[in-house]
Amino acid sequence: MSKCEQCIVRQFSSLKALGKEELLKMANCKTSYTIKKGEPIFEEGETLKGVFCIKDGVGKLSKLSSNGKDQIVKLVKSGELLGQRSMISEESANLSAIALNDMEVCFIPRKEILGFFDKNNEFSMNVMKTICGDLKEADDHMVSMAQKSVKSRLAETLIYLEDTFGKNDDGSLYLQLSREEIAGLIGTATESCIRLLSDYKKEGLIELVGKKIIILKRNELIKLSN
Amino acid sequence: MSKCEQCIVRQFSSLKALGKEELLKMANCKTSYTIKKGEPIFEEGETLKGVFCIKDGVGKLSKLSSNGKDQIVKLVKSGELLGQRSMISEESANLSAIALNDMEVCFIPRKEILGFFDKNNEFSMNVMKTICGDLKEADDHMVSMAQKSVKSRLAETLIYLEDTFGKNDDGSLYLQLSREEIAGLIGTATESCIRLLSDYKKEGLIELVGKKIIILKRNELIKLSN
DNA sequence: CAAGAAATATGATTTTTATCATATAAAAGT
DNA sequence: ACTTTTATATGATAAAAATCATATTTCTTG
Repeated sequence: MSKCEQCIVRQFSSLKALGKEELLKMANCKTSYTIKKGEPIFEEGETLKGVFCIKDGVGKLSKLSSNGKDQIVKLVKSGELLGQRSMISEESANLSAIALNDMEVCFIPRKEILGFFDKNNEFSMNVMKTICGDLKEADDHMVSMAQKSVKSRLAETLIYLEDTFGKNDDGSLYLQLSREEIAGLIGTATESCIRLLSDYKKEGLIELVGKKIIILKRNELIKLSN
Repeated sequence: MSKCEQCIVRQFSSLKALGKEELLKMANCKTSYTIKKGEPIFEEGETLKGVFCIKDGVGKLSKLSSNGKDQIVKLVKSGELLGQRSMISEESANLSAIALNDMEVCFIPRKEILGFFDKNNEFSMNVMKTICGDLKEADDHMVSMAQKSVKSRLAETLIYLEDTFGKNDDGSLYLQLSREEIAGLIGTATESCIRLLSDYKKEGLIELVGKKIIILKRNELIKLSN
């Protein structure tokens, strides 16, 4: 069992507010998991008995729409906590969490977290701030979905992927998503997504090398995202 | 100055967790406002110095999209607190709040609320739960926007308006919104909204009497909303 | 009450996006 | 290495939705 105290990702999450004692206590009750690409951490409707802290890897939070398509609501990476909302609301998960590459996550039981809530004010304020940030993002995302064209949303998403997950040495987006996943992120049909990527390629804004996407004219894309 | 202790709407919000003393303290520092239909309570980008408790009336939280259209993110009614997110995140408001009919609101300074956060655990849990509820709603709304047709979203919205704000004696939706506002709620062009309402009327699902909307075949609308 | 303004309604047209079909390329299994 | 499967790509077409134009109705206000 590894020590939470020495875990780097802790610094990036609400958990940074925890003291030595609390971390020791948490290390004693946490469980570590490895989740393979494509596997779920939890699924929509499931009752969560705690939260998951992402140690490594990237995951998607998605929701199955009544039309049978999967809409990606949010991408999550190391340092983030999953399942906070369900835990606080005392409801089952409203989203599925699925690994986009191999992930390492720690499960922390509900009880433990609720204990921190009671005793550590800074921690609960951190959690609140995170959820408020999520809410703001969700609202912004919603307005995008409702008001922008698919083409704008694609540009917006490409910029977001570069800003959030960075790029490889060759300049390509670090996070490699399938066209279907990109489509799920912007809320469009896979074919439309592929077509618009082709358009951007023809216009010289991006380069496509297999699954890799390289942003060539960032500023132009930013302009298009409005 | 009226007493918060006797205010009915308090029972419906996070504020129900406050004790007698806290309520007395709050009554002493709150300010009551009357806001006329169409007037803003606060606007996007504004720095809020506290939260607003809605005593009476209905308001819309909206965001101006880069295409110049106003997207309504949420409707709010008595009992709800506005500006919680901004206060917790310590950021300016990301939405505008505008009265849809004459409203009465009480302003409670930031300091006061933060004090309750520190001392009253039940209160902060309540606030957290509310924000978690908002987040879930926002996610659901986002998926609707991304995946459903305008026609489905209109059906969904009509049902939502009936369920949330009720109906008058003649069966018409209690909350009278302009066609433009309904369009802003479902994220479409005003003309499209009007056209689809006409379609629903022709199909005998609703009745339009001036600005009034009467839902005739609720179950059919619910089916269409999927 | 009349005139102007604003909201609602509807038609015509264009643009956007989804869907269906099929081809090609890449990945995976045997 | 070859076959099968899956992902990507592109064309053709249909459907959905936006836009522009123009009535018509309702609401305001002098």
